[in-house]
Amino acid sequence: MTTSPRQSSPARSRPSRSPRVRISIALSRPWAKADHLQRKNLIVTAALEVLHRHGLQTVTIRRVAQRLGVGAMTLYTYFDSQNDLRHAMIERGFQMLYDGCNQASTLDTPQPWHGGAHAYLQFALKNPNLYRLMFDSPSTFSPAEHQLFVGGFQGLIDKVTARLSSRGLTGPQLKHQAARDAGRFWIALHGLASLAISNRITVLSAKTDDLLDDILAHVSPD
Amino acid sequence: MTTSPRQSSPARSRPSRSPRVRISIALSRPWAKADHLQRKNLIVTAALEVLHRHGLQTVTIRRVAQRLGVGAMTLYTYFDSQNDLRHAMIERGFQMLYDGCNQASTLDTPQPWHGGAHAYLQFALKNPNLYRLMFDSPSTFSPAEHQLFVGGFQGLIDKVTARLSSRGLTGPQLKHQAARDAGRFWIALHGLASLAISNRITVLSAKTDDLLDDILAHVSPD
DNA sequence: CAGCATACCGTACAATGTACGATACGGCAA
DNA sequence: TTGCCGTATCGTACATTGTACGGTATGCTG
Repeated sequence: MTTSPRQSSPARSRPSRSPRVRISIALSRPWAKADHLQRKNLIVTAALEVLHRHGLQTVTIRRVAQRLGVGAMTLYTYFDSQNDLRHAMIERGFQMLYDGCNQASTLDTPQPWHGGAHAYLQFALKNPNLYRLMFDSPSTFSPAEHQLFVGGFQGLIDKVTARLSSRGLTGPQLKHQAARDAGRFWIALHGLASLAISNRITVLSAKTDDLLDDILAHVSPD
Repeated sequence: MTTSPRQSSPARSRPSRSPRVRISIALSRPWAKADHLQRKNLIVTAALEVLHRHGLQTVTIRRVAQRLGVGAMTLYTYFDSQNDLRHAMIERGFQMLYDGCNQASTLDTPQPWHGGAHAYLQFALKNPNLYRLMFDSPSTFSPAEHQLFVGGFQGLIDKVTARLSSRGLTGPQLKHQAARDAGRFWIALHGLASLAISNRITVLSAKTDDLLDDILAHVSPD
């Protein structure tokens, strides 16, 4: 498994390739030491860096490969297509989003939704290209993405359920209202994040933070 | 020079004109009878058809031109670039969206926001690719788009203002609350539309219509 | 008729995704 | 050892894209 990048001569008749060291930004890269799965992750990381810095349309196979110091076709050893790589990027994005939200919403404060909502919005604002890729992609979910999405939403539902349960609701009514409250909350958060990313908020002559407070006041499950 | 065996001369005298009748979908050819502005609109219409039927990445210069029965480079007589054409498509989209909403929002019902909200959602659901192009484009607004966006939102603010005014609010407080209520309403509608388009709603184990009712109950400016 | 503006578009080029197949190497069977 | 196979790498080639360049056609104005 663990092999160093090979030297291969061109298919036709070129005798050899000159340099051992490839010209790339990846100077001290762990590529050579990584196994198959780790290399997949390295590719995703490199792709996310390009996405973050230069936008989706610049995330090309050749560019990501160059960043890793490998040939373009090497990526096809790990992903079937560019679309496959994009799905992997989306999965990573959901993991990042949920990690941030869960980490921020562990507290029992008088306003328990503030932390998670703030973390959600911050993720979107700090990773606008990734957030767009995650939520505005016309392609359907892969099974893994579906699992991640449902799982993350279920976490929110559980929190809402616990909250409503402590207020006396039980049975199917509890379940129904928890799902609805959680859905409405997420929808509003996503709407705010989506518009904020695309700079549509300033058009509304309002500040994003004020709107978040407003949403929390009107839409949060409490 | 005229008959160089090399194939590399970029500019060469052209032998003849292509046949008069072009093979295209444009049979009744409104193109020939149109003036400059009308042709611009024909191009936008053709591009929107391709967008609607086959998605954004298939809206290529060559494809739109073929649909119109003209050469690819002809489009550059009317638009500076593909991006320029996209902006024109976005402008048309906003006009369509606002037309639909204004037409549907007859104000004097017990629930005055239902009509407009429903029309908004229907536009997004019926034109998902266009809606995505309008709201998820990473590019900044052109002045014309900005004008359209602000104008449409101002219409909503005016309606909310009238409503709040009839309840006794006045002065800067009225202005402030109207803007905030309208902003929150739009954000929630956009969040619902955006998630519904990308099929994320079924994941929430809820129906889009139910969620719209829920949003109207919690977020509408009333 | 000459000159110019406008419209049309064939050709070429650089960048893209990716199919194909050559090259290299590690491990296993004989 | 020798031979073979599976995995990894990647050079090449091709179709498709946006669009720059510059040519041709047509109408208007003098």
